[in-house]
Amino acid sequence: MAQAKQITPRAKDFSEWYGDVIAQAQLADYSPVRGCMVIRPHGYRIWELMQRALDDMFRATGHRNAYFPLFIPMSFLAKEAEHVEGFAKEVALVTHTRLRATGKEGAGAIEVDPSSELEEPLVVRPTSETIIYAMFAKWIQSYRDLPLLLNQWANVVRWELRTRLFLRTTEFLWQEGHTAHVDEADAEREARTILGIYRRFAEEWMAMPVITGVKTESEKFAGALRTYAIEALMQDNKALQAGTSHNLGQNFAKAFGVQYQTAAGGLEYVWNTSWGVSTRLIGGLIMTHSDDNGLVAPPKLAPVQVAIVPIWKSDDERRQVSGVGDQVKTDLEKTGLRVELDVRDSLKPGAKYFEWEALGVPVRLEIGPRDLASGQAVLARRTGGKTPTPLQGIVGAVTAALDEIQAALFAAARARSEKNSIRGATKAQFIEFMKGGGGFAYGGFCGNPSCEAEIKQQTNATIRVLPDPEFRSKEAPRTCMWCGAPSVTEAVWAQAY
RNA sequence: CGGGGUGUGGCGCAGUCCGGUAGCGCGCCUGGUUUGGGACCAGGAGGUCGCGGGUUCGAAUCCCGCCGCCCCGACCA
Repeated sequence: MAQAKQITPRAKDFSEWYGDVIAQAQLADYSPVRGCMVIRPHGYRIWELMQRALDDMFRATGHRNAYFPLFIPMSFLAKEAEHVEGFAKEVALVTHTRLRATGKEGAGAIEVDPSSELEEPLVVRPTSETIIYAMFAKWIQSYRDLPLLLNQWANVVRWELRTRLFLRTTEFLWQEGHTAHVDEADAEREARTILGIYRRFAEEWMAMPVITGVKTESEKFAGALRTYAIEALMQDNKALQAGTSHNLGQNFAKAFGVQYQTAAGGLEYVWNTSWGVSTRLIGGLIMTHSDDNGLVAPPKLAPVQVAIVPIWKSDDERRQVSGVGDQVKTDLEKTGLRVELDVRDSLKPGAKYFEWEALGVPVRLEIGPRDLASGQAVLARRTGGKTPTPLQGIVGAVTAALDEIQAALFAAARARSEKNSIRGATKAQFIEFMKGGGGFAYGGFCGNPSCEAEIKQQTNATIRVLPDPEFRSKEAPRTCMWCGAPSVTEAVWAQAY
């Protein structure tokens, strides 16, 4: 009885568990390049499904896709003061364009050709505000050109010291939206619209509950007027910033001279927004739902939604169960479901169950001779439970099960998130809470950055957001949870990824 | 960038103290028997022991130097 590869239980070591789930589900692997990851087909499929859903939502709100270069002149980055400061420490630079042979053997066979040094180094984009607004300056002349609503799907590079698969890697994939508007109100509306899209995507597709709100000055995007974010609580009670939407004000417009002529003939700077979500979402998905048996994928984003495992002894039985399995697969696929039929002869059914479970498949259908005799299949849910299900109407039963699983995952995640949130705690309770595993702590905040810094220093907790009205406590806090001064706003603290 | 750990077939490890020319489990390949929750038997393939020096008749093992990776802390989607 050989025991297959194990997944470290969450309770033992969350971080190892996270890595094991990714390995077992074949989502990603470490690459030969430090800090970079290879996204494997099963993981990339999740990203593709995410892309499709988000892209549809962007399109439905009037955005169009474009593509801007990977390389940005170094001088561009310097044009917006806060922006440089934010990214200077983690940019990769291209300084040369040629290698040459040395005539030596092995690793020393080639070297940088010093004569190929660029006059101005190119930055590998850590984000694209600068190059995009440089182009906006060319394209925008009149108020009739506004709003300009663009999005791009791209890779970006940020030279991180410490990396974790999906959550923080040197190179990652994302979408970045960039828009230009006639006035602040329109830009604000846009930033808010996108935040709503991110929230809806997190909840309806990822089954991941989030709280929305605005970032404090110290946590906002480098160069933004305001940063909005969706924040989710992971199973280890650490918060994950899962998406951000920035009202950039006129900071970049002024830096890059993005001006337009008003109807009255005046000249004004545009108001910009930028917003993004990345492959980090996959990390969030993993840490929201998965268990000690591997990945749990919400049905809407599961690369494989249904795995059919036929069971047989004789060749005769094999033909029969495989035939029925194939028919069921075809029927399910007709409704647009993603289905795999597992007819491998080298594994016993039990081994296949474990494998599909590790891959996060929400529904498994087991079809054996005894099932066929009674005209049924066994429907097993990734979230637990097996139900004999008549083959007549199996498509309806499967779709219903998938819908239920999607809803149940969201409900369970929301319940967990709420259970690990506290409101109205005293300073002492807050410190205790953050020491003992943490979670979301709602409380009054005086607005003083030094108070914020002190809290971070002592508890490692940061203000994730100043929550939007619907997430705020029924009664507004009167005093700062930390210093006791009058509260100017409610805040949500957590230790964060 | 600081602290800790680790490098030996694809993966996980033993062997290192006490030098003698590499082994175990899983995985992989072939054949057979199996198949309702991780099958079994038999045969087989696969390793410059992280890299570079040195000591020695002989180095995975001892000495010197270097490198990679992972984990934990400050910055970040």
